[in-house]
Amino acid sequence: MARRGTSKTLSGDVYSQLRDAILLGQVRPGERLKPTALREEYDVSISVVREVLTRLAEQRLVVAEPNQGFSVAPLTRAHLEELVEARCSIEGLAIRMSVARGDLEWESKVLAVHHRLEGTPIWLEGPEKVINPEWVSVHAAFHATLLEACGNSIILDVCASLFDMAELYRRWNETGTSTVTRDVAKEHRDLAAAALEHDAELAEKLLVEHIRTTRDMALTGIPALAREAAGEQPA
Amino acid sequence: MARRGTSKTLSGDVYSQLRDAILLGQVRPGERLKPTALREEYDVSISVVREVLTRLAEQRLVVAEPNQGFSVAPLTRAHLEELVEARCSIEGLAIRMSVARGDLEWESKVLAVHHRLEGTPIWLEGPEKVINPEWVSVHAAFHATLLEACGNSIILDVCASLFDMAELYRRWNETGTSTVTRDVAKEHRDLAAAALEHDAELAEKLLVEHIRTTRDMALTGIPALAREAAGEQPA
DNA sequence: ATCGCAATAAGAATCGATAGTTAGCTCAGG
DNA sequence: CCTGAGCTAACTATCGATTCTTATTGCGAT
Repeated sequence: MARRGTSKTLSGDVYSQLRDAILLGQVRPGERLKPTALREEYDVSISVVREVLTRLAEQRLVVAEPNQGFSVAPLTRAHLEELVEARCSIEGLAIRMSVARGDLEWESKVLAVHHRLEGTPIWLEGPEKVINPEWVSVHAAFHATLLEACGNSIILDVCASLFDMAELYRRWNETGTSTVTRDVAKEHRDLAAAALEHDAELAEKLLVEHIRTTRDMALTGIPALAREAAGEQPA
Repeated sequence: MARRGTSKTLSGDVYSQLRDAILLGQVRPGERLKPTALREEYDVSISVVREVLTRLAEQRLVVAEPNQGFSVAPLTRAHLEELVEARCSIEGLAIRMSVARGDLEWESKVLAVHHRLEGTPIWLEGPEKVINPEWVSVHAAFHATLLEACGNSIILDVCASLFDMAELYRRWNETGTSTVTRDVAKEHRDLAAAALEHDAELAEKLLVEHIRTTRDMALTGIPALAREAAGEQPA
């Protein structure tokens, strides 16, 4: 039997592992997630795998078709557009509240996590451009921290969930394919600065732009979406 | 074995049944949901029960404590406050979009579902004041329809989920205990009217007031919350 | 009497086996 | 050559048994 990790339950461990695998792009959007295969990979029983898949399906990271099993959520143009609109509205709301209410402790935290982000390379060493899992995690923490002082854990939950869904689109962006150029580090720097100066309006504006730029990258940088935009079949 | 209902899978059926049972207040907030008992009640195996509980936990209608099983989400003052704030912000956003964008078809639907709501009695016949499940469902449909034209299914999902969480607070309100008085039918009527006239600002204002009034009712009308407010232990 | 430990019982998590479903293939009939 | 009923293989959903965890109770030591 598989030994327990950091979580209290076996399924909790497998849950975080599979979730990370999906968010890190180790399995393709739309690809089927066969319980039997996962059972072997994680060395747990089928029931545990099903529980994990069920949880991920409830969060829409995975889709469940009755009697046809589970697959990683597919990437589509329409979904991306809705997701971006939702994030702009809701995360926009949250950052305004957060920047307005944030106290000294929050400021310190923003500063700290932004510094950490600046010091973490996006790509792993080596010839292949493979994303640094550490960067993914710090990047998520940076965005979460910006919103954190909004003081409403329900809103924060919603934002975290939307951010996760968007992670898939960030991940499957092929570098070099997109015609859009950007300076992500600068966007983050400006965002942090606006937050620290408690300029809620500016912070919201920068966050919205940041999210929209990511969308524009994805629309041209993800082959399936670029094709879809050109009127062809999605992959 | 339990026979299949409307859903494609057995667990899908049990899911809706248990969910309804919780939303209709057939099991008390905080009460434990023992797999063995539910297994017998629904005549399905323990695995199906666990899958259902896992899904409900993911939506926060149920809480899962590792190695201590599941229970219906408890009602607390702090949670209610956050929920109300979140609903005002997010549903407010959605209704503004919806009212601005709604077309003729949407108007007709609002009119129809509001008429249906007016014609459905809140309480079932009889001496006991027991809520009419039909009203609960039409009421949910009315609120969903108001937001529907916002055109963003992700935002609608979030709103539906928040509305469900709030259902618990509506349900456990004991009539007569609250000092707050209201005319719910009028609130709904005004809301529908503002929507039909495409007055987005007014519709948002009315919706926010509607949600806040519900909160005020709950704070005095739910014994556990009233006690909590008075500085005592929550039930 | 109170504390701490061990035994126990109740219940939760995990397992592998069985039943049920769907998609794909084969082959007879048109 | 096409169609579709029936078969088959692959996979999904459901089941009940087993293993593991936690809370409780009883008992002896302080």
